[in-house]
Amino acid sequence: MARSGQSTELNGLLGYQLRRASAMVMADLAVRLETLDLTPGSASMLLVISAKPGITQSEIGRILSIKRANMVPMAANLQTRGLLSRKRVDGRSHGLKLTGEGEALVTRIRRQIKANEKEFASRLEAGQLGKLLAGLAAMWQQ
Amino acid sequence: MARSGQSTELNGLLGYQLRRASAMVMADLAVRLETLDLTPGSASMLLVISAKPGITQSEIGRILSIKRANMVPMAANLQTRGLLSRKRVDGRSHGLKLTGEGEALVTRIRRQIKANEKEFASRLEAGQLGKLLAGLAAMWQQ
DNA sequence: TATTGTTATACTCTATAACTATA
DNA sequence: TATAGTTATAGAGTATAACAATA
Repeated sequence: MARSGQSTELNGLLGYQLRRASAMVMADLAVRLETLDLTPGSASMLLVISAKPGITQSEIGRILSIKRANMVPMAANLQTRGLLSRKRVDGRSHGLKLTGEGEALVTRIRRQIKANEKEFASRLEAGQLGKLLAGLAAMWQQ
Repeated sequence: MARSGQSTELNGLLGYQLRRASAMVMADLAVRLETLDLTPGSASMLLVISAKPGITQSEIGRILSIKRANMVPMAANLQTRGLLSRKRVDGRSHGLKLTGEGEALVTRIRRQIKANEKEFASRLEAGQLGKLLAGLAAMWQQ
């Protein structure tokens, strides 16, 4: 088990703390999503389609910062499993929508994410989660 | 450039925010450390040896959560470059120390890390960095 | 000329299994 | 029996380059 690292200057560094916290939280989330045969990436893709039905895979890639070349096997996998459907919107792009099964899976995804949040938010003092989320958002957005 | 992602439930999620913020900060840090021919991993290794001279590579791996098999090429690379020296402490393990050149490089690493911190801490409201660091530490330690 | 989807490919990180030599 | 260092290897995730079809 990863010991706390005791005293090193690393513990005062933003990049180090971000990396360790992210790795820990994402590892827990990955285990939970594995039970649904999903990765954090494919789960986030389903959430985006659920919020924006008809979106193209290139657009999803731009939102999630996933290269469109890497969206291809992800989308193909989810479609093969009957979780999403494609409909041509013009000659080169498809609008993606969740199937009923896809929407049902999104419900289960949300449950796993909530369990993940509960696990780690409980390690913070009351009312600190919102401030943490705001700080993190400021860090990478704009 | 990664757009902010507008309105998706993702923006309210701890795991998502951690992942995006960590990726952004680490990408910037990686670019800065590239100028020193280092990765965030090898740079953190040098910082640990600087703080704990005589430490073994397995022990560094435990502190940083890097598998000892993956420490091997990293340590070999740094030694080849004359940044660290090994001294047998018993028949199976070596104590690692930085050379003069290694210590000099650590000074430059700290400068790059400070520039990285400045870049991203400036996006927070005054006095929020400490709270953010404390929250992140609570997230993965213990 | 730019964009979508696609293929192929490479590179980095990380993980596991196995071996040796020591303890 | 457990540990340090090592080798080899496999799997993610991510990156680039190129192409066809379409806008």
